[in-house]
Amino acid sequence: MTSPGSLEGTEAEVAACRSERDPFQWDVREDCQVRQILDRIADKWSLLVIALLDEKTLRFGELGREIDGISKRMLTVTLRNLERDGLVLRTVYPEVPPRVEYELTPLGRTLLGTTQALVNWSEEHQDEIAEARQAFEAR
Amino acid sequence: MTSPGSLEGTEAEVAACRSERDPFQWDVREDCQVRQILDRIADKWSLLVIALLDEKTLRFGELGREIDGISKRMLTVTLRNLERDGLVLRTVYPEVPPRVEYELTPLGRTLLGTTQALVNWSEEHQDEIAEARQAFEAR
DNA sequence: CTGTATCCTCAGTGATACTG
DNA sequence: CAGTATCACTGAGGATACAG
Repeated sequence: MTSPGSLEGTEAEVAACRSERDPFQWDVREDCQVRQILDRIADKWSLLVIALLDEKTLRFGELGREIDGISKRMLTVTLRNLERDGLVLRTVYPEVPPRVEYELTPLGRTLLGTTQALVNWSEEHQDEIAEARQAFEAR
Repeated sequence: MTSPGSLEGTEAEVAACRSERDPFQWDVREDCQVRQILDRIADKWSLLVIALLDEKTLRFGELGREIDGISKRMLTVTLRNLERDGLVLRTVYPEVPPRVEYELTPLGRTLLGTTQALVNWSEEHQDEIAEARQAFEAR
């Protein structure tokens, strides 16, 4: 049985991600590793956490306060997933009261450019999207 | 009342996305337009549809067959959302049997570079992530 | 402060049947 | 073929209380 949150996949499955019919075309298979990684990164909170961890190391509570609407539970879950995937480093300082800091790993930092591009795109095109929506509703 | 799937927001809310304390820093507010756009794009199916619509116009059934695991219902919902946001163009040919083709709009095409970057990142780093996971489990 | 443990809700999703 | 309409379900996520 597959453990929860697993990213496993056989080599055959991974190889199936690039179509055999056309190596430049993309096969969107459910068991594809890329699909699974995408699903994890593109969830409700991960992108936001990664964006906030740009440059600045942040504590658990700081992240919670910066991300409007996230619960402690989901912050913990999200951070654990990112840590598990090697994107975020968690450092516990044995003090009292406890202090835990989160920062991007080198691997996590390679993702940063892409995520920021997504955020920037959203910012740049939000007006166009708002207009498209209005036009669609007025149909 | 806000219509379902709305992307509305007051100007004050939109302006709140960039922090006033530090214009280069990012305020992650729940009512922020960028958050809402991100939520929509980063759902389970949208990225896959956009990636498949790169270059090639596709019919409803073709999309359904290419995307492993998607139901007709979710394909419809996803395509309608993308159409509503002006990212995808839907063309109905008055034939029998009916033919409906989907393609990216110019706006949708501006998003393509970013989404492909995400997919490429996933492909490039899937081995590192797999290793990180193993290390984490072995803890 | 930084979580963990429980319980519970509901939105997203799938399955199925039906329609133009 | 390309949907729409219903219904049912699951699991992501929130609330709360508790713990180290």
